[in-house]
Amino acid sequence: MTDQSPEQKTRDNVLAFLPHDVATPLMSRACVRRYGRGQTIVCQGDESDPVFVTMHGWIKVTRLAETGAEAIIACLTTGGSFGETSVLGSGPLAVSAEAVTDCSVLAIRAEILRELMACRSDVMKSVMRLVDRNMRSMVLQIEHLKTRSAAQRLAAFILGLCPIHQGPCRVRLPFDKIVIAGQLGMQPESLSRAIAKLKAVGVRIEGGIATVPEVGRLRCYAESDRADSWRIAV
Amino acid sequence: MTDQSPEQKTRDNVLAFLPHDVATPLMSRACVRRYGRGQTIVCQGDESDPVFVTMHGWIKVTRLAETGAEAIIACLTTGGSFGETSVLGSGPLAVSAEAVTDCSVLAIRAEILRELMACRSDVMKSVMRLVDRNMRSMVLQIEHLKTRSAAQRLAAFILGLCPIHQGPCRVRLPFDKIVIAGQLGMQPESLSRAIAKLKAVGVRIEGGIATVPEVGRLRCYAESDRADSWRIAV
DNA sequence: GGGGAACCTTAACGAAAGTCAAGCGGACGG
DNA sequence: CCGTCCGCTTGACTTTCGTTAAGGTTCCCC
Repeated sequence: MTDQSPEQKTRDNVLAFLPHDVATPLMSRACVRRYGRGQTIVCQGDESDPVFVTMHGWIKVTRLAETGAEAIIACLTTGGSFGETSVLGSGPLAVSAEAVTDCSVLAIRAEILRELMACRSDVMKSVMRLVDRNMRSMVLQIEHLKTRSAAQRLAAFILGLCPIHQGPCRVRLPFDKIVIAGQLGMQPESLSRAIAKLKAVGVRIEGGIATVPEVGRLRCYAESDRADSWRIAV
Repeated sequence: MTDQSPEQKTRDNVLAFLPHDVATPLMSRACVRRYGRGQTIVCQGDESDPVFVTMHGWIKVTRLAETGAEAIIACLTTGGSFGETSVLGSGPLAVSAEAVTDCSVLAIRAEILRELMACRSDVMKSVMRLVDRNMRSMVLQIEHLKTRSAAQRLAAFILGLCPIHQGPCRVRLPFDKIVIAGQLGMQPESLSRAIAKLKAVGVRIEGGIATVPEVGRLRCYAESDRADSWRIAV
């Protein structure tokens, strides 16, 4: 075990989804890219090739609708991947990606992964697990958009940030509220109102920090029947 | 070329995503299952294994929320696939699937696909294309839910049924309006209202048949800014 | 033919969410 | 330091949507 720089460690960490004997040599073939907040990483419609894995910071994956509106598809942080499309199929990217905080990503050329996947079924499995994770999170998101109110979606978002399942908790909101609103499928004004509603279950949000007196109670609110949620709020 | 039963033809068709020399032997190893309307095909939480490809009829892929509500994730017909999760990753199914019309599906055991994928990179690609298609359609759905009104989503749904890009068109709605409402993320009552709104662009829906006098006009409505859409409706 | 059971629509009401406008405060650059 | 931009909140207003209830149609089964 030699000494490792923090970045090296992150890189190891981020490649943990791969078999170890593959991850190590791959590190030297993948390149780290850094982006400042607001910078575009890839652009919808491009014929971009690499698969990206987030090392640190936050990235929003968005889609520009024909209407001109921007829909946030996902927000990713350490370990989150995007651009798997280039390994999966072909054709232009369906989404854009932009840094919402300063961040660094690992870019792995699709060709490299494809080669590895072709001869090593365990690598194939590793990549597929990434894809599977993204699919499941999209399924969950569709479920939320279709069955939960704005305040309930916000509650679920905060729950996702809490490391614990019961008791009190304070978490830092990882990025701007405008981005949170987009991720949750509402306008910033509606997010403000949703925050106000969560006061009824004791949640306070100030200075980018959410204070949850009882995570279980918040979960109960998030999972209650949409029509009944006002009952809990009393 | 020997004579083929209609079902044999469908099976060939449905397996067209695979390299031909693989599809032919695979046919004998995959099994056709038939379901009547309303029957459950797989159930969320099960450790189901096969990958399914729809042969004919329509299937809804749903997710049961903790709230008890059912969210429709996708509606599939000929060529549509689900259950790829079992090849991708592991763990219980994230969704259920149910026949919304009488239908038949091809069930391919995951193990068979995994074996083929491990030794043939072109098969791997074929399966991934299926996955890619499903991911893209989910991205599109999230975009629609986040940026379009209910009536605009209905317009997009009808457009998806139209085989042409301009001119007049009549299409049959493939399943019940309750299911359409679920797929579009609204209540049946809201769907009725959305249908009423589309009368402004000339669309009539009667007896399960949608009549579109001008597809271009409908597309224009679907893609207009959300706040402006009433303008078109006048 | 006579229930029922779905499916669908309409209406009325209220709650939720988008829109528009105003205003506050902090960050940033001059 | 000042002005400006941006992020965020609030309020008023409008529209959309969910909810509830009622009624109508079709279809199936008894």
